[in-house]
Amino acid sequence: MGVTKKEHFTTQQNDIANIAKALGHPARIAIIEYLLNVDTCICGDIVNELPLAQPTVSQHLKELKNANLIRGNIEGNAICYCINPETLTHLQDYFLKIIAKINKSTCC
Amino acid sequence: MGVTKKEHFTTQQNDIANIAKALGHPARIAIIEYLLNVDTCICGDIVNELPLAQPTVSQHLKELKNANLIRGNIEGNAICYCINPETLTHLQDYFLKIIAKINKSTCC
DNA sequence: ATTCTTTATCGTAATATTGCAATTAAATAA
DNA sequence: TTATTTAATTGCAATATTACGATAAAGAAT
Repeated sequence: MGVTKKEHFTTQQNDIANIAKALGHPARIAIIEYLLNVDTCICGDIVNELPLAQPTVSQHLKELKNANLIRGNIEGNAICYCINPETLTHLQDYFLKIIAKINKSTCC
Repeated sequence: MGVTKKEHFTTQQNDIANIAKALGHPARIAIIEYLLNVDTCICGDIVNELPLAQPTVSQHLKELKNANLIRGNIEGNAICYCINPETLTHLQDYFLKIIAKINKSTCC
C-alpha cells in the first residue's frame, strides 16, 4: 500500500529512520558534503555544484531541512544554508550505542 | 522522473546513501534493534516481533541484506539472520569524519 | 510419500519519490 | 516603476517503495 505503518514503531525508531531516510540519496549526501567543505555558508550555488536543476535541488534542501539536518537563514533575497550539527550528532550517538551492543552478541 | 541520477555522484556518496536508505524505514530499524537484543541469532520470529506480514518482513530483510547490514545463514529449513558489524562501522566512520569537519566551519 | 514449517517470490494496489519546465514570490538593483 | 536575482511552489511524468494475499521452494518431521 506504499504507506509506512509508522504508528506501530517507537518514536525513536521513526526518528532515526527519518534522519537516515533524508540521507538516503546521493544528492543529499553531496549537499551535506558541499556545505561542510565551504567555509562560509552558501545559498544557491549548491545548484551550480550539483548536476541537478534548481527545483530539484530546492526539493532536496527542503527534505534535509525537514529532517533538521540543515538550516536556512534568509539573507537579503538569498538564503544561506548550513549544517545543523545537533541532528548529525544525534544520529552519531545512536550508532555508537548500536555498535557498542554488537560486540557483546554472538553471531551465526 | 523518479529515477535517481546516481551516475553523477561519487561511489562513496552512493555507497553511504545506499546504507542510509536501507536504514530509512522504522521497520528496518526495528529489525536491527531486535537482532541486537537477542543473544543468539534469529530467523523467522522477527515476523512475530513486528506488526507486519511475513512477505513484508522478508522484503525488508532483503533490503537490509542488499545493503550488507545483515547476513543470513541457512540453518536447516530456517534462516539465521545476524548483524554485519562492518557496514555499521563503515557508516559510523563516515559520520565521525563528517562531524569532525563541522566544528571547524562557521555557520550562518 | 505426505505433511508441516519456514522463508522467498509473484502479482498487484496504494502511495511516495525523483526530476524538471513553468510559474510564482520576494527582495535587490536599475 | 521596472528589471533582475534568488529560491520556493505547482503540476506532471516516470519510477520506486510499501504492504500483503497467494503461491512456490526446500528442508524437517511424521
